[in-house]
Amino acid sequence: MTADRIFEALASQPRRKILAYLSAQELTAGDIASRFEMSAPAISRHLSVLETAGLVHSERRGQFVFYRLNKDNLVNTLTSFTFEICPVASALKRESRKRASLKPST
Amino acid sequence: MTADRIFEALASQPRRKILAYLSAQELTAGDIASRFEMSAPAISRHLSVLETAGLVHSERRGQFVFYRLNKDNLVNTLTSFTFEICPVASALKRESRKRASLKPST
DNA sequence: TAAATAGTTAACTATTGTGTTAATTGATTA
DNA sequence: TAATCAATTAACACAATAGTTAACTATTTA
Repeated sequence: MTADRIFEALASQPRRKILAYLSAQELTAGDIASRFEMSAPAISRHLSVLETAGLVHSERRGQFVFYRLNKDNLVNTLTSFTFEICPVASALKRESRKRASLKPST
Repeated sequence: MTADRIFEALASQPRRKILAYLSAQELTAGDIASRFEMSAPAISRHLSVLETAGLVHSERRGQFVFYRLNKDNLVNTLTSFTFEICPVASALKRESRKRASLKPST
């Protein structure tokens, strides 16, 4: 199950902070590392945890490796978990779907 | 920071499963333990992690301890994190607020 | 091609998390 | 009040995290 890896990835403050940084713009591994007290290798491993979880994507451009956020994966996992846990929200969602099917694009 | 404890609590499959069980109804510690392969003490500790994070509430009634979900805390944390990470959603939220202030109850 | 820069991987250490069984606390009942 | 049932706490073992420094790979540039 991939939700497993995602929640695991989110269980670390530095990793959540990395995601927040990446929410604004793509950044190189070095850019990210410079925002923390930690060593570069430590950041590199955090990035690899995030990438394995499918939360970020990396791309090498010349000397640099750019990281960017994979919003869909994160948002989907968190909202679907929220709905699973919170039947009220789930009921609202069903209600919303029903309305949509009765009266398209409103 | 309490989001810390919440994400930490969510980083465990058994604990997420417990939350899912509790989303349907309140349960005693024993009810919950019986749904897992694990020993009762192990479940008891998972429950205490969830309670410390503010995700569940426990109440002793006679011989039993009943657990129930604290939905607000969970939903608030997850959605606010989602908005933090996903500026698009955040922009939508702002937009939505603006509309609401211009044209109440629509 | 040698040196420098960016980043990751390797090897290691310390700490934390998660499970076990045994002992303990609290409440009920024979 | 002794026995039983529900649940937690204690003590321990083992695996996994998360950090460190050192070594390595890839790319650029003098």
